[in-house]
Amino acid sequence: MSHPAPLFTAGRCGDCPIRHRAVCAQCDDGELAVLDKLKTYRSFPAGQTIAWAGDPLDFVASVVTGVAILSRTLEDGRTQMVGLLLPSDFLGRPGHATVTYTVTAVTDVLMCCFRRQPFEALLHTMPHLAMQLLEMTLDDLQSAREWMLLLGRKTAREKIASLLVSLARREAALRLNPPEGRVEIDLMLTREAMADYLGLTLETVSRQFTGLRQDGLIRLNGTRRVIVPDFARLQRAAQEDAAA
Amino acid sequence: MSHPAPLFTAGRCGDCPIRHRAVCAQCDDGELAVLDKLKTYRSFPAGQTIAWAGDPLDFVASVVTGVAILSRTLEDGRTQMVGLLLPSDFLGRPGHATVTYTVTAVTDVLMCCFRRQPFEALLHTMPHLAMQLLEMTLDDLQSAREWMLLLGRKTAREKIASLLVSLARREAALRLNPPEGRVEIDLMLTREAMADYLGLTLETVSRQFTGLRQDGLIRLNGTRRVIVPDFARLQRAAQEDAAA
DNA sequence: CGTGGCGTTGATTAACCTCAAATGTGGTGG
DNA sequence: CCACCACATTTGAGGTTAATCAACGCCACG
Repeated sequence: MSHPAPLFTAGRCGDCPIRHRAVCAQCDDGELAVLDKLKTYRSFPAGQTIAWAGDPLDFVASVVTGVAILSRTLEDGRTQMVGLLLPSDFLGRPGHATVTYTVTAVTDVLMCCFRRQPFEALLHTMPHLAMQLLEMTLDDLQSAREWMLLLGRKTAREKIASLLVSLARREAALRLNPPEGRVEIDLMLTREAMADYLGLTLETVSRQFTGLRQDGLIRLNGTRRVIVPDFARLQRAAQEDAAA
Repeated sequence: MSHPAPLFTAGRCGDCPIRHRAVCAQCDDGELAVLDKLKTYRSFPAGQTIAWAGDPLDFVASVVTGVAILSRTLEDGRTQMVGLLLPSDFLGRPGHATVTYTVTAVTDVLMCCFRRQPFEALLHTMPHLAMQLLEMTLDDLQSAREWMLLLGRKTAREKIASLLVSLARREAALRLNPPEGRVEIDLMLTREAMADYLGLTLETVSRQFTGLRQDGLIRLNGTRRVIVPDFARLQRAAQEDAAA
């Protein structure tokens, strides 16, 4: 794993790269000033486990930079990723002291943290905060349900195609241009991490990548950079609605 | 399907069977009076589709009695259930005019409905409403993530056992006694509905039921009533933590 | 120049799906 | 009451997909 230092270093909320997408997005200047005083930044190196399933987590946080994964594991080691934390995503459950999944930094991660108890109090006094968290949680729920369709009913090939489509969409969302035509995607995940996300084995993931490559749906630049010549064709391979 | 008339007929919020678990649970008497004036009851017969995926839904609602399912379908007909609505569960997404899944009544269903726009306004003026909805959505998200582990990583046998455990838990939760020892479970679902929930085919569901029966983990009374002689053993077959 | 992490590929197997047929089961109308 | 129908469920045979087990290549790094 590479270890570039986070580009954004602790600063004012006004300068924050996730200011308009994170849990604080709807807050006004006065509310932001309060948050500014309570926040602390924490960084985690790539590969580090931020919290174990079942363990207490005494803070809640927004991801400022980097990528982290949420996963659950059965006793015999089978693991399933249940969520992906990208910049602006929120970690932690107000009102609950423990997390039910393991949180792991995939890249170096910078988080904007609040101690749990004071944050819960703020939720009750700042309606903007609660409403934004509700909105974000509803988004997460919708994503989780789409993922259930993928896990339960899609073939290995469709799963891989869906993952690529979804990554392209999330990346494009930051730039406000929906993906079309030729698209490039940066995989921040290993084959094993993708397997855990998709409910497959890493061998199957690898085979499906070569399958998609042989069929001309993708080209590979190294192992982590994917070039999609025709995004619409990939969408069809993913069995996705053009919308969503 | 049987068509018993709903036992609860339109009445005051104070008499409502889901008063203390639904989205209105945290509301005080004054707030409840407001809701009381805006609410309307609607009932749906067993088997009826309440809303199609992608269609506009002009109301939000709480399930008062009955069971409904949320499902998504691929173009070729493969379908995956993505949620189960039991009494007190909430339907609809404030801020969004359409639903992304199909909603179908499994039994006769009675719903306590609010027109969407006025309800969204209430959300901003009644913090108790928003907080309860947030709490319920976080619960749904957690359930969805547990389901992702099941769909992605569990075997057919473990899936069936997990479903039975989960149904026993939800039933027991209403009576505040955690399931243990001998337990009986009423399946309100057909084999096909279970298959759609678990990401299996109905034949596999049927085979696993006979497998569990032959191994003495369950006994069947008719096709819809399951007797579990030893709940802890079923939990182990489901690869579940005793907790949760 | 080894070593360990990551990725690809091949051979085999096990789990689950598909297709097909038989067996209940409850409700309806004669 | 019984014949009949629609539908849910079970069971069987055979096929497919993806998992498992195993070997090997690549590359960064000490």
